[in-house]
Amino acid sequence: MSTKKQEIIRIAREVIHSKGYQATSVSDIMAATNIGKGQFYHYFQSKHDLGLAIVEDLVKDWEGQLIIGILKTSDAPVTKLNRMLQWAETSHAEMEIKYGCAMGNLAIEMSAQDEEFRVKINEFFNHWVNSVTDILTEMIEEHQLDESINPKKNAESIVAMIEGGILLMVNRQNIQVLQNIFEVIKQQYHLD
Amino acid sequence: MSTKKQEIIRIAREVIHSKGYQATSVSDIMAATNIGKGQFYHYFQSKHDLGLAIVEDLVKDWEGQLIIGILKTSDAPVTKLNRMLQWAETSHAEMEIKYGCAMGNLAIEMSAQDEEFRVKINEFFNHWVNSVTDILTEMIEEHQLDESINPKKNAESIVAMIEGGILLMVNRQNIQVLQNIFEVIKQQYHLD
DNA sequence: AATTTTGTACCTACCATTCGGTACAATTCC
DNA sequence: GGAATTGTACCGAATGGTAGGTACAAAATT
Repeated sequence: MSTKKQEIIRIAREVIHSKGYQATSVSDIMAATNIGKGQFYHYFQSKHDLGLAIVEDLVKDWEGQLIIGILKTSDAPVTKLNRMLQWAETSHAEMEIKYGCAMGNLAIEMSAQDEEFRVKINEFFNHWVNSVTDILTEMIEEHQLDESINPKKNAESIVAMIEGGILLMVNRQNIQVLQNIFEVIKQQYHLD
Repeated sequence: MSTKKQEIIRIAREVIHSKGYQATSVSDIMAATNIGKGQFYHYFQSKHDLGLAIVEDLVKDWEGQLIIGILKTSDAPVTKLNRMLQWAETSHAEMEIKYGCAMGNLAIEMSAQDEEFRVKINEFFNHWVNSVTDILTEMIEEHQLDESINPKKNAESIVAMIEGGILLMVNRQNIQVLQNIFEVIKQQYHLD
């Protein structure tokens, strides 16, 4: 993939993160990337095509950073969950407080509108939930968590708390809520 | 407020719930309500004006149904929380599985784009969190919950779990995730 | 008759996309 | 080696359609 195409994807990703996919026009992207229409349609068949490329780019990034880089390492389970929360809180801080979770926003905006978007985003969330499930299972086996908890259902709950927390944070335009929620997660799963 | 205006708001609410505010055109609303431009702009100054009216309508409804009708009653705290989950799961079931939480969607789509939307939606979420906080406080006083838990932070977590759970549900197009998460809430706060 | 309500025609701006064409480096042919 | 050809990257004007919004006359209501 050409450098230019990657550059367009990267910049368009930010524009769409802040405005939403449907509300972002091809002209917005042209302005942000300083390219003309010709160049845009040289690299992408359509706005939809760019949208899917952005989701793929986002998924690839996050799979690397979160799934591979944090959750699948050989660190202690408690360490991995703590690093996950740390990542969620700080990795995209400024943008995230203002505009929320790039993945979650697209999930809400596009899941019911476009099956291709939905499936790609869903793949990421499944990997996330499964990775956390493995960690919780490990913790139960090591008697760090009560065996009465269901790893899968609790993994889903943790991911939901993070995404829901970001939603509340965006609506309040204040990071405090998210920090409060992370504190509760740490208490519930004995992470300190 | 005229019957017709209320009818337009009610129908437009559904259209916007399913398509999103920005992606819904005034023409979409005219088609759904079977009115002309003249009538639309007679009742509303602008699309923005309608949007705010819809949020107000939504907030009023939910304040009545959830805050007043469930959380502020004299029922036992455990009963109230259970009824809240029941309400979240079934009250708008069909629409919600497909399109998610009308309030949460608007929170994500509009909080960073329009301060008036943000403030109105934020008011509702604050009332929700505060009501749940009161219930948790009550439960702690009645020794149904450990006093080490912080009522406010846990109330925020519960609301986040519900909203995040709905996000996952929409992205998966399957209600099972949400039910799993509600099961975890019930276990964590001893609701059965 | 006066006022409120409503449909239709219309305005301008912007939308995603297409198209004709240019610049220029790489490749092919003589 | 030099000329002709091809392919890639790119531009900006034009296209057909839709956006939100306005003007205003017809119709309904009071």
